[in-house]
Amino acid sequence: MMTAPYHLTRRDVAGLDLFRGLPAAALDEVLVKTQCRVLARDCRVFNQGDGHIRAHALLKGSVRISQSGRDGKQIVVRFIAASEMFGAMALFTDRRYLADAETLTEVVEVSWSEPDLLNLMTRYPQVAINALKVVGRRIQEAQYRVRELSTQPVDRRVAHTLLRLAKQAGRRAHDGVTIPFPLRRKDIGDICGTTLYSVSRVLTVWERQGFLVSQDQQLTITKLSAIERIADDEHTSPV
Amino acid sequence: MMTAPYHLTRRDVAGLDLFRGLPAAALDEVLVKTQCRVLARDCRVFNQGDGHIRAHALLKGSVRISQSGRDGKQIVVRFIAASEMFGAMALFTDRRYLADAETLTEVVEVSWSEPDLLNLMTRYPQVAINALKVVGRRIQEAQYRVRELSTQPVDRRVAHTLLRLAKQAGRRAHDGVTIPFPLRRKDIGDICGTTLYSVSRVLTVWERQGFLVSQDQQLTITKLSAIERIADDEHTSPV
DNA sequence: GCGACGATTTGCGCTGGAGCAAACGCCGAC
DNA sequence: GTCGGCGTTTGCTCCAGCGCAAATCGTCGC
Repeated sequence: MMTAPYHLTRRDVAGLDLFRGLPAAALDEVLVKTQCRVLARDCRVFNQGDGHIRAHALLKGSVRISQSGRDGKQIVVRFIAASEMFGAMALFTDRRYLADAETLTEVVEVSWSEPDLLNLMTRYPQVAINALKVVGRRIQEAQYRVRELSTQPVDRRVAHTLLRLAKQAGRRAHDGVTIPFPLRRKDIGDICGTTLYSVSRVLTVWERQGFLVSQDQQLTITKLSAIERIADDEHTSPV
Repeated sequence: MMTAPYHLTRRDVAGLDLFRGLPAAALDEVLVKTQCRVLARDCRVFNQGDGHIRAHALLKGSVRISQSGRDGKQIVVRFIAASEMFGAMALFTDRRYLADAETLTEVVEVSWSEPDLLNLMTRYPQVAINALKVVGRRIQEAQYRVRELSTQPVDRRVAHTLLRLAKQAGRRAHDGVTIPFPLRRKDIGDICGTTLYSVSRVLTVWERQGFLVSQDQQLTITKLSAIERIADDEHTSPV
């Protein structure tokens, strides 16, 4: 599970949204409080309900955040890419993780204890303000998802989901934009509130129309404009 | 629109989550920066997209926060009761209001400008940390709604919605818990992602069964346990 | 008192998409 | 090479609940 150690530098923490705009001295202080781990693929970073809460961020790799109810049904809350923070909301609510976090690739993960982070926020208010910015973006996104789920049909929701993932972490490839997470149909369904069957049907059609290619759980959007049209068109068919 | 002036005291701001735990001197400072308005029923506090952003809180009355897409479909993001803050996320995202806010009753509303609030947060980091707590609770709630919309049938969603409203602002009445917002069927539908028709059908059944009474847009839950059972039962019918 | 408007209820038909089951393709283990 | 497991595709059935229309009930303005 734990592999080679990773040598942490000031650059590493300086690149995180949470510590943007801090003076070098503060960054060094952050560095001291940072715990760093290297984790293999398919391994739990934390579990829903756990009480040993820390605030986390990724330096490398990707993580899936998912939430499940007692009925076994689960949703994917979000995918985390390098440089993003996660698991920090637990510190400000009921002091338990609200979701599961599982590595999708090998990752380098850093984290801070609750007292350390609160201490940093108190002495460098910019850290708290940065956190508010991150959380603000996420709440906006969550509300957007609520609206989607309430008002839009499955194909539009899938389209929005792909666009959001592409915007969050997409990489230009020779033939379009690649989404750098290993995505199963089930994951996509769990993000946008549908079943793996419906996702499969929708993607198959789009692939036939040349809007995207899907292989090995890697998805490349080759005709962004087409997907955007599907996502935004008030009525799916013009008529 | 603006009626009688309201005399603001230190107590008023001390009761807000945002300023919890501040020393008296700080509260006085907050007081100076506070703008206070009295608004009539059915009037806009701000509009989705507006750029003159401020952070708001209610001292009295209630407000409906709703969001609508170009297609006209709208959702209700939440209801705001006295002492709650709202509209503040705009300061930390794209500096436009993300939703509409409309008064449901006569209200007393206070607000702060962006520079004033950031200034306060910088000098009293506790304010930023308080804000994180509020936002954390809301993000948790938003994610919960996403999961509900993805996995649960209409009656369960309505039940959850009523319970959430009751928990947020419910008042003990002689015959149960009253939800103190003027609620139309459409509002309930817009909160939990269904139509006013479906809400009506569900509520009618529950009213016949004696779980609640509904009159004049006032809703009283008379049998909380029954509603909770509906909301939580893994399978709606026990078999 | 009367008409208009807003909220609610209820009947009914229709469909998006959930939820099986079955088949297929691919890869890694042995 | 063969087998088993995982992810995916696709056909088919079925129903929750959307959305329209129409009736009912207040309430407010005039």
